Amino acid sequence: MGLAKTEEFTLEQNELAAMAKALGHPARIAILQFLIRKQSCICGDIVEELPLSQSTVSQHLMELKRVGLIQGSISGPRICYCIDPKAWLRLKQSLTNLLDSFQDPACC
Amino acid sequence: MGLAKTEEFTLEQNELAAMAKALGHPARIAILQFLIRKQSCICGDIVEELPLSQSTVSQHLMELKRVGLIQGSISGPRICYCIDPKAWLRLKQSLTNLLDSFQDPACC
DNA sequence: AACCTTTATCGTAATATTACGATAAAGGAT
DNA sequence: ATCCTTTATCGTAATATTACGATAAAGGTT
Repeated sequence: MGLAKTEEFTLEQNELAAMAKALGHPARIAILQFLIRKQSCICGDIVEELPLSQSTVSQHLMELKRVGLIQGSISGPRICYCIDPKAWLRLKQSLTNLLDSFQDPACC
Repeated sequence: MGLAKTEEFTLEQNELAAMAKALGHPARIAILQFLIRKQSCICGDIVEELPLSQSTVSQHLMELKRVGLIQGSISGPRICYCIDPKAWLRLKQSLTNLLDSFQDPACC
């Protein structure tokens, strides 16, 4: 098979997993960190910053955009990317919710 | 190609990405939530809980173990799994570090 | 219109992930 | 010793991801 059985899990589990999956590549972590540092920037700036080709960076950007973590606005021939504040907050909340629900008990 | 260029990124970026990737599947989110709820439990309990075959659950457990998020201890013929508190804390810190570094500025 | 810049998309190849059944391995129980 | 239970691993098939170069598309500039 190879197709994740998403329909068997809750919406929350799927959403969190999708976001986490989007964070699951060092290039995308680097892109997000760069966007945070720069507030917003042109796609080309990211391509310059990363050790990857333009097409690969574009794919990573699409991946981040697909789950809603970033948004791009057209500005002439270039596209300005930035983090979507609402999606970022939602990610933060559901991650915090998961991470804080574990309270360091003795292990088995 | 198809092989992630991990060597081009920092250790921190790679570590966080690896952890996030491990969270990037609803079944693994469900496993972690179950482990948190139960504190610790037998592999078989997880298999019962999830809508996946025993072998698939075992693979997901191996994935979580590979990045260190959970640990298993042998107890007779069964294996008791639980969350690794230290790894959990590290994950929490590096995620919080990333998530908190973004301060809702105006987008482009 | 012809050109340049910028970014997305296509095509392709390599690798990784996901899932399952079947089998092996490890350890108790009879 | 022979079983039964429990979990890992193997084998396999389908799908997804990653990366790149090449090309297309979109929008300025001359």
